[in-house]
Amino acid sequence: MPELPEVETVRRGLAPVMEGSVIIKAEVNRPDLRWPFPARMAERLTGQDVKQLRRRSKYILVDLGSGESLLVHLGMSGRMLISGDPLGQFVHDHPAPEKHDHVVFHMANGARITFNDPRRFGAMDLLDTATADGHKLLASIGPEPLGNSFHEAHLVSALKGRNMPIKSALLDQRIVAGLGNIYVCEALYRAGLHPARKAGRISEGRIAALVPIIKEVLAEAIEAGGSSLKDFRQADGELGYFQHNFDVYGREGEPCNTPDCPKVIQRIVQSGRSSFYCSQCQR
DNA sequence: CCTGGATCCTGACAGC
DNA sequence: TGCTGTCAGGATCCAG
Repeated sequence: MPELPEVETVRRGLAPVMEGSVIIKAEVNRPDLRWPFPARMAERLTGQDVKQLRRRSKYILVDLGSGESLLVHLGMSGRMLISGDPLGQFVHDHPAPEKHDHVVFHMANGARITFNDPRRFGAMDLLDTATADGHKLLASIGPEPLGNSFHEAHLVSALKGRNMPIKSALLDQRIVAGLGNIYVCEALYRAGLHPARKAGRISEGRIAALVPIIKEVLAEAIEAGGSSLKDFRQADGELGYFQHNFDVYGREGEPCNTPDCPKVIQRIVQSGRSSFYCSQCQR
């Protein structure tokens, strides 16, 4: 599931159990995820105190006392599970190792953080904290959608002359960071834009209008994630998957949510991925 | 440079 | 029950 809001929710859930504690042991149960783990990863993590958890796009950065940062990407199916319950927040424990528990961080405060990823599209790497932005996975990523550098002029110029569908353009992490299939579909619905519209042929005004809509869609989802974090006190230690109501994503054949719209949500495939939209509300 | 398709991997689910 | 086909929240690589 993880798009920017889910990754941010995971970061917020992990921060209180990791920041200020020490990784006393890092269990690395396989040599790779999408790519090989960095050399001596377990040794470079062991004994390090965790200073801060940050997020850039869909990546989590764990700043360590050594001056290195652990970069984590959840891919399509990556999850973080907290057990050991150092803060008394989680009722259930992660009882026993499960299939696809690839990396486990044992913290000095008693917490265990398990990275589980069936499809292994996730990734981990170690990099120098000071030059993190230059890492190959981060270097060409576009502005943070919730930051000040994602503004109307940026999006207008980034899409000018582009022949690709607006859907594909918004998924391009170099244009704007952190959006994925769900929130692009949702933002286009709110903007009334058909996903197949050529990006470069949409008026500047309508492109500009997308910017606050994208910010709003993501902010609402982060808010929902925050609520789900509170709910985890009664649920379990799993972070990264939470209930959220979508207007179009996954709603093929269901009625459009726009008042008085008689249509049902359509699904089309664009560059191999499903797009959901309303044929009346989005043009 | 721009664009779209194939690709990595496992699991869930529908239909027969 | 078990088989087959489809689909899945990502992002890179490669061909045209």
